Parts: sequence; structure tokens; C-alpha cells
Amino acid sequence: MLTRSFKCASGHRPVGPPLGRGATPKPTANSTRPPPYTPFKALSLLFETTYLTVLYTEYKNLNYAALAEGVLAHWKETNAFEQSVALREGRPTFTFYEGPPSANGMPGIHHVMARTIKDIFCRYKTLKGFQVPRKGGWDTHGLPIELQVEKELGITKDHIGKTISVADYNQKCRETVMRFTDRWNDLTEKMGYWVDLEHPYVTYETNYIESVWWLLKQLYDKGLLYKGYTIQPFSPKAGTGLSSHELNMPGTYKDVKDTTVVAQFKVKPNGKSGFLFFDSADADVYILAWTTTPWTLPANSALTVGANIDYVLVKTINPYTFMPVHVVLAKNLVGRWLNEKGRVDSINSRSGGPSAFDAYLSTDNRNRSGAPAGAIIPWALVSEFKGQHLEGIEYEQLMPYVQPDPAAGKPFRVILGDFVTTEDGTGVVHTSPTFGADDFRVAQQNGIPAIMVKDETGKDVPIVDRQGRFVAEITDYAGRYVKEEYYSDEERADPDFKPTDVLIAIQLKEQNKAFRVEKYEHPYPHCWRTDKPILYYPLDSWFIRTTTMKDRLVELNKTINWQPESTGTGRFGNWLENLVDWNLSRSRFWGTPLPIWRSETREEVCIGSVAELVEHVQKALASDVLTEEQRANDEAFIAAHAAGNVDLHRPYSDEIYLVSETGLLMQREPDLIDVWFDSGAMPYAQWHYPFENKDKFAQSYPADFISEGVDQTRGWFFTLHAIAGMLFDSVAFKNVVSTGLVLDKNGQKMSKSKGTSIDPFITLSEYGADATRWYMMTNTEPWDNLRFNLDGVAEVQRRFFGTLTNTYNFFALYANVDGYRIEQFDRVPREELPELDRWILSKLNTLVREVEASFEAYNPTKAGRLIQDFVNDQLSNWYVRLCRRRFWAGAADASEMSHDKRAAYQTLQHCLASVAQLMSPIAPFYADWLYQNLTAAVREESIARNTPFRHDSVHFTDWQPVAEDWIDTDLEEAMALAQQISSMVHALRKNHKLKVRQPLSRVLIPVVSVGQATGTMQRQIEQVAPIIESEVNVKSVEFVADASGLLTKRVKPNFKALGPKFGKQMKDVAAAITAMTPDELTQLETTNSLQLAGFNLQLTDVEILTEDVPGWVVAVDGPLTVALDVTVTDELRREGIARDLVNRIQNLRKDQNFDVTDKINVALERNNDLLSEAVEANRDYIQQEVQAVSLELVTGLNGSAVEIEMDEFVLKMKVERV
RNA sequence: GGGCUUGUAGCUCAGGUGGUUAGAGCGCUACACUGAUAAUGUAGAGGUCCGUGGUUCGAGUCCACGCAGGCCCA
Repeated sequence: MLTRSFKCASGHRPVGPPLGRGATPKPTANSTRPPPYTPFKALSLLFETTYLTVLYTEYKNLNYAALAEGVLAHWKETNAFEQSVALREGRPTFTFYEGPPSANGMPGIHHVMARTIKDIFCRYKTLKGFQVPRKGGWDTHGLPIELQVEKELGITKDHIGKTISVADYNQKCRETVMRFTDRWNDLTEKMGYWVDLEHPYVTYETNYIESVWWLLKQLYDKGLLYKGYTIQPFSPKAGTGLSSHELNMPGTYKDVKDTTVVAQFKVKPNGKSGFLFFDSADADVYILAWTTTPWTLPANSALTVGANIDYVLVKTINPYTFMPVHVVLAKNLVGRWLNEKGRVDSINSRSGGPSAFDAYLSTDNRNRSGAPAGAIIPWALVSEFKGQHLEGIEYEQLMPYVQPDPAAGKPFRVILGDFVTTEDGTGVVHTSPTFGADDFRVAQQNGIPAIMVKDETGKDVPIVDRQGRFVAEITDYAGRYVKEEYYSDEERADPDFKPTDVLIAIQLKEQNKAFRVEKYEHPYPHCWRTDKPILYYPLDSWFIRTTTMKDRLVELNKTINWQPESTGTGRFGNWLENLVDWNLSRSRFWGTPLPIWRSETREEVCIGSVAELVEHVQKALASDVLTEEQRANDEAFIAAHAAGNVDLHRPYSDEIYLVSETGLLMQREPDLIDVWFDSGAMPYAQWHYPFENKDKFAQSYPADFISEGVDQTRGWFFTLHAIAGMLFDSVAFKNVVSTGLVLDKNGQKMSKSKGTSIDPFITLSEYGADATRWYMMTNTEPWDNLRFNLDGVAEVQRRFFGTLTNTYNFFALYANVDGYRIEQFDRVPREELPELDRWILSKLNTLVREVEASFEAYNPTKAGRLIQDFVNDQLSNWYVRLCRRRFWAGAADASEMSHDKRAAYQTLQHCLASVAQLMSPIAPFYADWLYQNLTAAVREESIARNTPFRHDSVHFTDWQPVAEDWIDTDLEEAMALAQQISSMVHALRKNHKLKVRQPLSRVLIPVVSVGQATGTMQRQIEQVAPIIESEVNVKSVEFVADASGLLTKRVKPNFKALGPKFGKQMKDVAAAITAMTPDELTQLETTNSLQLAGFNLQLTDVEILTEDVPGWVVAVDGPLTVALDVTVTDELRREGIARDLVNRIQNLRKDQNFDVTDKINVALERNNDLLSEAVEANRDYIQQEVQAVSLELVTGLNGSAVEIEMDEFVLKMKVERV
């Protein structure tokens, strides 16, 4: 519960100006008070007996979490969120899209961060007058849910359709996915995230799926949806593809020994490859590429190199054929394949004698089999170049069994790829688009065709069939398994058995196409079902042809405002530049089914709505093609449709049978679609567009703002962008904030097992949402990773919220005493406001301007820090501190309040209410609480007269306009000088042990700087001199001009001005300036020109500082110099003692619990001349300050006298109530 | 391996377009104030601005190459 301590104005606590100048607070008459204000019902109960006398509740030991709970309860009761939206009916819409979370896991602290960002800008835009509908949403499909269900049921994918029906399985998924919805909703409320949880979109709902189908149909009709293949892990023995998840299961990677080949790809001499033939035009040049899967070599159609990798051309000898060859490979890997001992400087002999090559090959050197015995193969470096120079070079097909389709692109070229490494191999990757995922991608990007053959139906298929055997076209190896593990044990036991890879290696050796053949041990993935090696194999997939729209997508992206910009241009931009077609297919169970039905002869139909499906089903039923069972299923669908409970998920959609134009049975393509398409479809599907809500969709498209983690770049950000760009030629969002991660306090990923993860519910209940949100927003810019430290939240709470609450309490305390009510109409005119008021109001308006700019730029960090600095440094530590006396001075009745006091109340109240609004997007509970406390007392009046405070919640208010004419930059500068000078004087006092209570006579400020600035500065300081005087307790602020001769000046070079003029001579100039004589300086100052060591100087080339004022103590800070007169005259000394005395007497009053209105008699022991003099000289002052009716100096003080420590002596004193 | 990003005091962070003495808050130490007081003020200690090289009269800032952390992709 909220704890509080409330004392009414007539209560027992000393309130108001207890001892000041006879100010006696009077209890104010209740009858004149407005109706009681109850911020929130829950709280009001506490105040029932006392609130009648209070306008502003005061809070002690505020519990921020409880505060938030109270506000939340009030919001719920009043439907505040709904009101905030309804209030803006008819205003322009600001559209926000909620990226749907998956509710099958618990929310974490990072969700608080992500959702705070979303909330901030939606709230801000509401304040700015926009209507901001915020529809929540849930992402409900996908693998994680399937896996969770399987885990809970203790099954694997193999069981689906066997021990559990697809229908039951999917039902289980549907139940599981929304399991934590309650917890999510709870967090959403507690953290103060305003989003419509009542009407969220849910991706598994039929209406949602129908919209998704409609989108797919649009793509299909535009020819953007096609069936192709992707390279996936495939198990020929199990006859099935494997998901990456299945591949990541433990034990799938095993070390195997494979036959590997470094193949020689013969370069075609032409313009591009010319530089490789420079040294020997008639030599053959080969590019070396290493493969651990020689069986894929007949499918080679490109070689991939790294653009920035260094390659070399080497002359050497083929170890199998002994033919001299020139080979290309990565420089770093020469040592991997060629023995360093064989290196020779030159290819040819210079001496005319036999070269190393000749020697190696000479017959003398051969053994019986004709091979050079024991000799190391010589080699020589010919040239070196970057990979990019190899791009486009053509080579001869290595194993020309099958020619690619010429229409499909130009094969047998060198291309560039970012996946090439020099860790192993030759730095050149043998590329086969049908048997490698990288290969496929890079081939697609470079227009490299795949080596394919036609099957009996005329369809393109790879050169290895689904059993893992070569097709007939690979004549030499037709029917052979590509992996020896696919043969039976008996076959492999045959002594003549040779694995296919070995046979290929032998063939290549004989043809001078193999540079090296060796066994190599490496980990290779195996099928978890069959334990046999998997193949990377092309499997049917449906694609969206994003590549054809690439340029447009890139172009559209340039119109999006990314925060931070680098995510848009870098991560996202690069992704778009390297776009490949979007593989839509997923072989799963729980997801949106692909709405395409196909016949055996590839007649197909893409269904774009339930109605369309019904129509097709009816047509099928009218034909005589369907079996009994198929007919029954189709009829079941029609019945379900009539009953209004169509479910488009598997297995139901699988069991719908259609009939083609030519009378053939059509079945649904069994794939589901990528769940990312679901979420990318939300702008349309959340409204069931185009079947319903066309107007709503039109109003809310595209989004003005979205925000998600940077990890969504290729996820949601992309799918939104792709669908919008391809189908609507539009962006899906105009502004996007991509947020970083939330790490633990050591910068590591939070982990449950290490105990470093933060439970958001605990955090919120301990610190409240406001401090948590404020900390997250102000500690780090949200796109940087946040190191989340609870100590930081505590600090924010103490330092920012604590200070602000203190400031409010200060206001409330005195306002209650004085019965001050916010004056909305009878304001003290600006001209009559004191300097400090005009200053803080100027600062406030500057703040509003800057905070607005920061929010407009989607930078909540800057906004929060600005507000925080204003509250802590300007409002609390300067304005309130310096104005304290104004609040307790003078009459304590509103009707008699002085102008000055009213001004103080009005100013402080205005600042607090403004801050409440500025901070409300970030700290919504606290800001509302503050607003309520400040303004509820005038609510009725405000409603009646239609003022800004008429709203029940700060979140309903209109953003305050910047009052430009209140901004007084000159005054702000002046006050900054006052602050700086005060700080410097405090420092001087400190260093010279002169406490602030000791008055000093004067502060001297030398004004020597050049030109106009001098005049400005002096004028500005004069303007705030009284503030400085009272702040640092000096009698006067004086200026000393140059001419006084009092000053010692120093000259410094102004590098910024000198740089462009003297450049390289800088050192000399600087030295000359530093060594300048006083006479020279005088000349420079008077004539603005000086010839010095051959340099022509002007006044602006130097900075002149006062270093010292002889006889004074001096502080220097930048251009400012402050001298303090530390002479304590007898009179000052006496005054200081008098002040000390007042202080001690006040303490005694406090110790003895005197009431603020009590008058006292004071008796002092006359034992010290200094004291006597001080008392006599300041008697009136002392008596007034401590409300003493008498002040006597007596000898021999008796009775209840106490001993008091003064600086220089001990004093006996007696204080009695009258 | 590639793309993006971060690296400044013990901790969390500021440091337009290069300008010679790098700042703030917290924490620590000392002192002051004591009618905002579990607040506040002042001072002190605390830095190889990740490293190396370069450009420049001058580099925390610009360039190159590295190192370390993070995300995404392979």
C-alpha cells in the first residue's frame, strides 16, 4: 500500500515559514475550499478524515510500484486507454503496427524494453493530436510451437499421422500457443503498455488465413509465385528432407573419411583470362578447386572465389601425369598443396642449363614405374592477384556428361561469393547449384544455370535421383550410388568394390584433371533415422520471385526513416541488395497451408478466398472424378462452411479435392508457408482485408511507425517490406526503430541457467514500471545493447523520481499552507516576473522544444535525458533552492499573497505540470499521478472554462506549444554564468576555509576579453548579480576593467583561428604567442594587429585570460575569472557570528520541539567580547530571525543553560518559550 | 568466413563539421550545509579515449589493418 504522512496546515508539524519575519501560518478556512480532490479512489480512503483541508496531497516515502498499481486501477476503471483513442476521433490517424509476439513462451525483461519504445511514440503522437489505434496481435504458427507440443507429448515428427492424427496434433498446437496469454496481458498492463488486447489479430484464425491466401493469390496472379527447388538436407534412404532442427540433433554429425579431389579446371584463354597467360601463352592454365564430394563434380557449373582473397598463379607439374601445368589457388594455401622445399625462383633456367622442371622430369630421375622417384615436385610463383580479377573467367566443363540449358544462363564461369574461405581447400569453391545451398544461392545471384536432366514427364531433375543414384545420362556411373554407405554391406564387402568417388578420382587423374586425390577426415551430417549420410539435394519448393522486384524494394527502402540509420542502409540495405527468391515452403503441420491445388500434369489453381474454394469444391462435386471418400471429404468441407466453422489448417485443407479444367483430380500442394509471411501479412490480415474493413485498412496503411528488435531485420521488417513492395508498390512502414538486445549487467546474454535473467514481473513489482522504463530509455540509446542493471533502476528512482517528488512535495507543502490554487487566468504578467521565474520558464520552453524534436526524431533517450537534466539541475537544484524563501515569506493567505509569492507558485506549478506532460510518454503512471495531484483541485473550473487542465488524465491532454516569446537565450546564458560563478566562489570559499555563513564583501570579475563579448558578459552578469550575491553570501559583485592595471594577463594561441592561416608554421606561431610580452599584447589589443616573429596576428588569433589578480584569491574556468575578496572585516566577522548564532538558536528551538509560532527569550553568557559586539551590532536581525522577544547578555548564566560550540569559542545559552 | 554494430574513469554513459587542459552521474574519500534533510553543496583521487600504423602543424574525432564483445547470415 501507499504509505504517506499527511499533516494538514493546522496540524502539528511545522509548516510554512516558521520563524521568518513574523510569518505565522494561519489555518485556512475550510469553507472557502473547493470540493475535495481524490486523485484515485483507492487512495482517497486514506484521506477521509483530513482531506478536506488539503489541495495537494503530500507524500512521504513514496512507493512507486504501489503508485503505478493505483494509477493502473484508475485507468482500468475509467477505460483510460479507450478514452485516449476515442478522444481523437476524427483527427488524423497515426498508424502503429504491433509486431506479434508468440504467446507460447513467457515474456522477458527485453519485452518490457521493446514495448516501452512502442508505447512512447504512440503516447507522444496521441498528445500531438493524432488518433493512434493500437491493435494487438499474436503470432501463433511455426516450428517452436510444434517442438513444444512434441516435447510435451513425448513424440517426434515421425509419430504424426501414425500414433497421433494431424488433426489432434494441430489441435494441441492451437491449445499450446496461447498458453501464456494471461501472463502476457498481465505484463502489458503492469508495464503501462497501451495496446488493444481485447481485439487482437491471431494468425491462426480463419479470417486471418483467408487474407493471407488472398495475398498469395495476388502474387500468383502477378506471376510472382513459382515452384522451383531449394537445396536441403535430404536422406535418400528415408526418402525425406530434414529440417535444420533435425540436423542439429545430437549425434547427427559424425567423422567420416572421404575421398577428396583437387580438380583442375582448364581456363579458356580470352580477354578476361589473358593476364594468366602473360608468361607463357601456350601453356595450359588450370584453376584448382577442392571438393570432399567428388560425385558432385559432373554437376559443376561454376567456380566461386573471394573478391578480396589473394590468389597466385603457380607453375608446377601434375603429380599424376607429370605434365607441366599452371595452376591458380589462394596464396595462403599454396603450402597446403605444394611442398615449400620444391619452390624455385624461376620457371625457366637462367643459366641456360637445365631448369628444375627439366631436372625433375628427366628420365634419369625416374623409378621403375616411370615416376620421378622421391623427388619433390618443383614449383614457381608466377604472379599474384585479387580474387576479383578472376571474376568472369571461363573454363572448360570438367565432366561433360550433361550440358545445361543455354536459356538458363551462362555456365562455367568464375564468380564471387562471400562464403569462400582460405581455411582449407584452395580458396576456390567448386560450385554445383543442385547440391549445395551456398552454391545455389550464389548461382542464382550470378545467373549460373544448374546441370539438370529431364525426367519422363519432362520435368527438370538433378543428375542424382531420389535414391541417391546417378541418372542414366551420367553414362559411366549410371545407377551407381553416390555415397558408398548406400550400398548394402554385402556389396561393399566385394573385394572389387570401389566407391563412386574413387572411380571418379581415378578417371580425373587419368585425364590430367586431378591435381591431388587424398582421403580426408571431417564431420559430416547423418540422417537420425537411417544413420546414413545425408545429401544436400534439390527439393521442390514454392518461391516468391522477390528478385525481380529487388530494385523497387531497394528504392522504396530509401524512403523509410530507420532509427538507427545504419540498420536501414547497412544491414537491411545489404540484405535487399543480395536478395534471393523467398522460399515460402515449409514441410510442417501447424501453419498456414499453401493454397495451391495441382494435378499430375501440373494443372494448378491458386485459391484466394474461402468463397473461391467453395466454388471449386462445388465444381468438383458436380464432376464424376472424385472417389467416394474424396467426395465425402469435400462434402464435409461444404457442411463446415455452411455451419460457419471452416478450418483451413491441415489436415482439413489436405482433404479437399478439386478437379481441373481437363477433368483431372487436383490435390493441395502439401507445403505450409513460412510463418514470416503470416506476420508480414498483418497490415492486411489484421483487418481481414479485403473481405472486410476496407476503409480501416485504407486509413491505416502504411504504418507510420513500427519497432522491433534488430534481429527482425530479415524477419518481420523484411516480410512487411517485401509484401508491401510487391503487391502494393508501397512501403509498409515509414518510420522504424530497431532495438538492440537487453544483456545482463556484465554485457552477457541473460541466461536462466546462470541465474542472470531478470524476471520482469519482479522488477516491476519492486521498482514500478516508471523507473524501469525510464532507466531503459535513458541509460542507452535503444538500438544499442542495454546492460540491464537493477542498481541503475534504483538510481533512476532515487535520483530522478525522488528529486521530482521532492520538488512536488515542496510545492504541495507550501501551497497547502497558503491555500494556493492553481491560477489559470489571473497570472502575474511576464514583465513583472522576477529574473529567476523568467529564466526557468525560458528553460522550460527550450526544454519543450528540444524534447519535442527528440520525440519527432524517434529518440527517446535524448528526450528523457533532457527532462531529467532539467528537473535535477535547473528546477530542483537552482530554481527551487534559490526560491525557497519566496514560498514561506509574507502572508499565508491567498487573498493577501504578494505578487512575488504568487509568481513563484505559478511558475513552479507550471513547470511541474509541463514536466508531467513531457515525461508522460516514458513514465506514464508517475506522470499521470503528478498531473492528477497538481491539477485535480482545479478540474471543475478547468472543464467549465475549457482550459488545458480539463482532462482527467495527462494522456488526454494536448501537447503544449512552445512559447517562443518566452525563450530568452540571453537570460539563459546569464543564468549559466551565475551558476558557474557561484560554483567558482563556493570552491574558493572551500579552499580558503570560509564557510558560506560568513559574509564577504565582494566578488571581482575581470573583464578583459575581446570586443563585444566583454560587454555582453558584463551586462549578463550584472543582470544576475543579486542572485550570485545571495547564493554565495557576498555583499557585491564588481567588475574590474582592463585599464585598472590590477590584472595579470595571459595569452594563449587560438588554434582554430590560427590553423587555416599558418598551417605548418603552427608550432612557431604558438611559441611566439606564448612568449608575447605585455607591451606586445597591449599593442595587439589596441590596434588589433601585431607583427610577431614575422607573423601578422590579429586579436582573434589569440585568447586572453586573466590569470591572477594580485592580492585576491582567484579561480579560473575557461573564459571566466573570478576573484574573491577574502578580507573579513570586523563588521563582517560580527555579522558572521550573528548568523552562526541564529543557526544555533534555531537548532535549539528544533531540539526542544517548540512550535513554529512560539516566541522565545534568549539569554547568553557574557564571556566573550567578540560575541557581545556581534550581538549588539545585529540584535534586530537575530531577534527577528529566531522570534525572540528578548535577547540578553548576562554574566553567570544558571539553570537550564546549554553549552554551544561556536567556531572560536564555547557559548552558554538559555532558550525559553515565552 | 561475410554484413552490421559497440569499445572513453571502478560502473553507466556524453563528447556537431579534427584545435592542444576529454566531461557528467553513480560509487569512493574528505569537508561543508542542516527548515527540500534517507536531500544538497564543494573538493579530491580515478583515463595508454581497445591496439598498431597512417593522413595532418594538430587525432578520442578522419583513413587502413588488427583485437575484443554483440546481432544477423553462412
